Amino acid sequence: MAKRINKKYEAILEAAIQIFAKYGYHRAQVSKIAKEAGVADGTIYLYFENKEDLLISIFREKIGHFVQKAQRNLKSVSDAKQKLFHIIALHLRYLETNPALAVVVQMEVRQSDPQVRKEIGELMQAYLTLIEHVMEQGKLSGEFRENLDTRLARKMIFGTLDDLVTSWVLHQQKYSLQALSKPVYQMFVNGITSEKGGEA
Amino acid sequence: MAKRINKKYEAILEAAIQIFAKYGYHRAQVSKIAKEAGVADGTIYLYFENKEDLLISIFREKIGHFVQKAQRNLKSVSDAKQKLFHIIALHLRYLETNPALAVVVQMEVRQSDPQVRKEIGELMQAYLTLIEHVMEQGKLSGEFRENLDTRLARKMIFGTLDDLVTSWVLHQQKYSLQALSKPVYQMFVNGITSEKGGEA
DNA sequence: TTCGTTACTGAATGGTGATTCATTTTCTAT
DNA sequence: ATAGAAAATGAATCACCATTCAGTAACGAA
Repeated sequence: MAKRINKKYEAILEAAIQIFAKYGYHRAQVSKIAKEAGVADGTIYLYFENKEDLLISIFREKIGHFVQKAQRNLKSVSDAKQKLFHIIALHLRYLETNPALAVVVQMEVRQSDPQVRKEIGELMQAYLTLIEHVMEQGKLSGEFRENLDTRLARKMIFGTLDDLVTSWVLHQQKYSLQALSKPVYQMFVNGITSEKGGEA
Repeated sequence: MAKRINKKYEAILEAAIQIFAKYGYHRAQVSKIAKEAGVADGTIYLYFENKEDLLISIFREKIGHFVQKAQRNLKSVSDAKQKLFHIIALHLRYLETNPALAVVVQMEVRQSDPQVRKEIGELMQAYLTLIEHVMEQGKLSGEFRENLDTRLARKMIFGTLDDLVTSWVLHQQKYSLQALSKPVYQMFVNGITSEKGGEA
């Protein structure tokens, strides 16, 4: 219950990521997580309310960490296009570097029950807002179209990154994810058309 | 076991869609599905192997149906851009018209069990291929950039639609999904930039 | 009507695994 | 050292629910 931030807490959380990634949330027994973490089954309940709390905590810790990192990183960049490129690159790099986390994030969120999904959605919000802000900045600076629907653009960007990572996970991480940053960025910026004008 | 296509089979499948949508796969008891379908628990096992088979069957029947519909629809259109627009519109319309199916498709695809995932992935493949073919056609006809990575473009399109539908589902279907077809299409075609040139 | 076949029923079974808690170990302060 | 508190243990519990199957009903051919 008491969420003491200490070695054991960390160990259990890391073990949970590994085991959730390997077996999926529903097939991951708490006893397996305990074994992986090198603690007794009951110990987990000293640090987490229940199995669900374990999943939510992964998001709280890791997404929180990532968003902070991204915010810090973007401070050193001024124009919106560069910021967009950084977001794409960071997103892909972070998950490529943490494959087990990627599996959990991509695969396990959606099959949890509505309450858990809601909580995770709220944790995600900070990141989505970050992307939207960049879109807005780009509109104001004239880098992006002034009639751009920023929310739609954000969904497009997030949806694309999400699908890229899911594919990569399902293909057992056989290719470089980060390498896609540039082409993806270009596609957002320029669209798929050859010339200039796509009609309505 | 014997998959007789008849009234009861259909009733159980429809009930499963409703119950999976309402509770999520793991919280949906087989007995609830039976009740919703107006049959005894055991009857389900005369038509489906097990609970998993129920989920896979939903995909087999419904995705199969959708892809056929899309293929038929696209025959009447010649240029790639128009085809792309049709795919977007059909995708959004189909799921908006079948909200419970949308919930199941969006939320339960990423089943943790590898076997189920594999089977669903294969069923999805026909659709993904369809999108990629349109991209290729567009490249050949000169409508799309000749250096376009068609697989990447496909992932972008599918990822975006996927995220749009998921948002819509999580927001309890409060707004029109189909209405997004046009702006989404425009964004793919033209990108988000105001002018012409996004640099590298 | 009768008999055989096919379809259906739903209570009982059995495996599973999250969670609890009485007990033991480790830690801390005096 | 030692007592008392805090942390950790892990075997036992027990709720849960997919699946089975012995029994019943419906059907249809003769």
